[in-house]
Amino acid sequence: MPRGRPAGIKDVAARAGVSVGTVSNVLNRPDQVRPATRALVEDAMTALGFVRNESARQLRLGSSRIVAYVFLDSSNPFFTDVARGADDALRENGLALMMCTSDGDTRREEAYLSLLLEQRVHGVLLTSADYTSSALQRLSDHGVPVVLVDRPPQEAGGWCSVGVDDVLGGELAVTHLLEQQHQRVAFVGGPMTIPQVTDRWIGAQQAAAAAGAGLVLIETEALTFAGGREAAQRLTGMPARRRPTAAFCANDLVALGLLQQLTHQGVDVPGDIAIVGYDDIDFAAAAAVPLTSVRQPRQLLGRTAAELMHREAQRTSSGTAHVHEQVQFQPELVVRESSGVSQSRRTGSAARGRRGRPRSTPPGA
Amino acid sequence: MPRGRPAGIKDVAARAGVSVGTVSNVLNRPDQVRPATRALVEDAMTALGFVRNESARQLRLGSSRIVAYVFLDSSNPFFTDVARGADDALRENGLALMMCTSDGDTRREEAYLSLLLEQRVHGVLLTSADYTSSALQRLSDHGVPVVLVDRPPQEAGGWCSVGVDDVLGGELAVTHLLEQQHQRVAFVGGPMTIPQVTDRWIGAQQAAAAAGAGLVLIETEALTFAGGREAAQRLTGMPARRRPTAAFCANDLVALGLLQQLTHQGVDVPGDIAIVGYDDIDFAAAAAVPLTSVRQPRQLLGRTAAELMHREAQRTSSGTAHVHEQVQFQPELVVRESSGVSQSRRTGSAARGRRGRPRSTPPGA
DNA sequence: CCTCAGTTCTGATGCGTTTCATTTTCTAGC
DNA sequence: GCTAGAAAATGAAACGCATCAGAACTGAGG
Repeated sequence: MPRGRPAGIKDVAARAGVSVGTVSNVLNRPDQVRPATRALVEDAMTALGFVRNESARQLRLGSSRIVAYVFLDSSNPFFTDVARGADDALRENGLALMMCTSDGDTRREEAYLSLLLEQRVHGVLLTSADYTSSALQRLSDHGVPVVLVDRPPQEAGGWCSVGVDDVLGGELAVTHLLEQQHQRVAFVGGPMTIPQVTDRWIGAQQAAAAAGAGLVLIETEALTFAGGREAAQRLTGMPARRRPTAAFCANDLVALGLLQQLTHQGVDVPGDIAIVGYDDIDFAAAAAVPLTSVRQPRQLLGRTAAELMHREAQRTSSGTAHVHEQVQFQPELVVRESSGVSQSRRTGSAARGRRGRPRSTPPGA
Repeated sequence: MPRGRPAGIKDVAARAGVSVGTVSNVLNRPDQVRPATRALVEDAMTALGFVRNESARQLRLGSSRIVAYVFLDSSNPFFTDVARGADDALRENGLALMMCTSDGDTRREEAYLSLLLEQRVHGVLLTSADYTSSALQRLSDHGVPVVLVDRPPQEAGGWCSVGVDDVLGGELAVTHLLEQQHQRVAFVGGPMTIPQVTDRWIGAQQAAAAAGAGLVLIETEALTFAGGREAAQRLTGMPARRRPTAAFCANDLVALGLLQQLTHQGVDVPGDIAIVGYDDIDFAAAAAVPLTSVRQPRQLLGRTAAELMHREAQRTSSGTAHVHEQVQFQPELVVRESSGVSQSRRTGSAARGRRGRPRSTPPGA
């Protein structure tokens, strides 16, 4: 139990009868100090309840051992799954992950990024709605490695990124619905300022165009439960003969909200309206009607992001030039009841797209 | 764009032609510096791309502006809701929240607590499975304010805590089921080492005993989806006449898993088995069969925890003795279809328990 | 007993900031 | 123009640690 002022390295040194340098060595290079001395120092440390002061260490070293994952929505399990993957990978490198949620609020996100910069964080993983933020640019300028998560490569200008081919994901979903003989399909999601949403929308359009089918856009205010519920109101409000018989949702949360509200209003899923979601979060399989969904390799996404970040950090510290890397994974369609496939419970993977097969695209290639 | 070594306060001072003290004042007490000078300094700061170094600041000041919330399971929306409440409250006090997930792994949790101590974090909010950890004790010893979240007061020895009366919650749930004429009720949850689980179990037992009804314990390995599914297997494996007709789950995640698997096996909910969950997470209302659940004031829990922490931090820094405070909220039963109440969709609150009504219990009272 | 090549320790220096007792500058009243 | 008093600016001293050139040991070979 420490008395008075918390014990520092100096106090430990005094008590163990060695110099501060030796104590520091015990802490950071234990093999370079004679076992007897080491024991002495360690005894002193426990006796004094010594705890290394990271602020001081960081000040001296210039950077911390903390990596932050800043993401959009803490109520979406997708992100927490990504975080878990990242955490596992970071742990292997002696780093720790802290999660920061902007909850869709751009100002909150900027505040976090500024804070993290002031903290001289080891690196930042970021899923944002707005990648043009000045705070983001400042991070890079100050040499903090940033990896964009769940970002399509084309727009990931000066950063490393990991992502999933969302255009393909959109195609898979809508193609699947069209194969079930649906003529009028709705795309439910928004706001369109979110790049993921637009990509999925583009994919959906491509699939619809290829089949000469109609595609209606039902834009939601956010990729949430509430957004899905509200979309349901609009769907059921449409005249019966123009009403879509299938909906592809930009997100499982939206899909679940939609599903709930439709069911609540007596609309049968998949009988009256078929639904496909996106992300394949755990809740998707457990929904009222198990949800067909486009699966992303969530944990792998996080793990890969962490690895890219780590690599960049090492390059930076060793002075070697760093070439930003973009990794893209392929999505996979998981078919369940909500899309109305008649043959009993079939869970198949899509024709295209192989799970976990990264396609690395160095810039300029 | 900063050149060479990142600019420090000293560089800014030089460029603005003032002393470092003045720059520091611009940063921390802008009103004490003449507007003209301030502008000069601010121009220099932007020109140099100056970013305050928090490590140095912390070193000098002794503590950071970051509060950590360490919790058990990032896939459980309950915790992220608590986090949001805490975040809101902290933001009002100029503090920032970082989330750390132990994912049920005690060693991971200890690692986080140690890290946070080394970081000299401003405070820690903690939901753990094991409050006897030495790392936890060390935090207190070093004067880091700790608030136990979702902890019943009786066991919260030397710490502030916020919690919900889980015994009452258990009673509410089982009483409700017994009122629906169920004779054999199962309690599904575990492991029993988690205090929340045991409390809910105790409440369930009390309610059952009072009504002279039977109560079966079906212990799960974790409070997860998977745990619930596995419990379903065991339930359906029981001989029909001994099989419970109702299940009270320690957790909505377990309840949803149970519900999914039962439905999957053709067991009707609530017809064959009625279900009540705990937490009332958003997904509960959206389940296949909307879930009756015991609601906790999630965000309020987080907000209150943050406030207790903040109060303790202020006491500590002003040297005033701090009296640990325990706040307990009352749970509320939200009735939906899964518990088989016949009269159409009724969402009522329990007879006992008032939402958001804290009962403060100073120690020794 | 001496040398030489390890091996182990030492301790002064600086990281970027805040603080605060002083010094300098400004303001107002005469 | 002078002065007292207030306001603004100064700069040296910590904060606790890692570093690293070199001092002090160690032991083997002579």
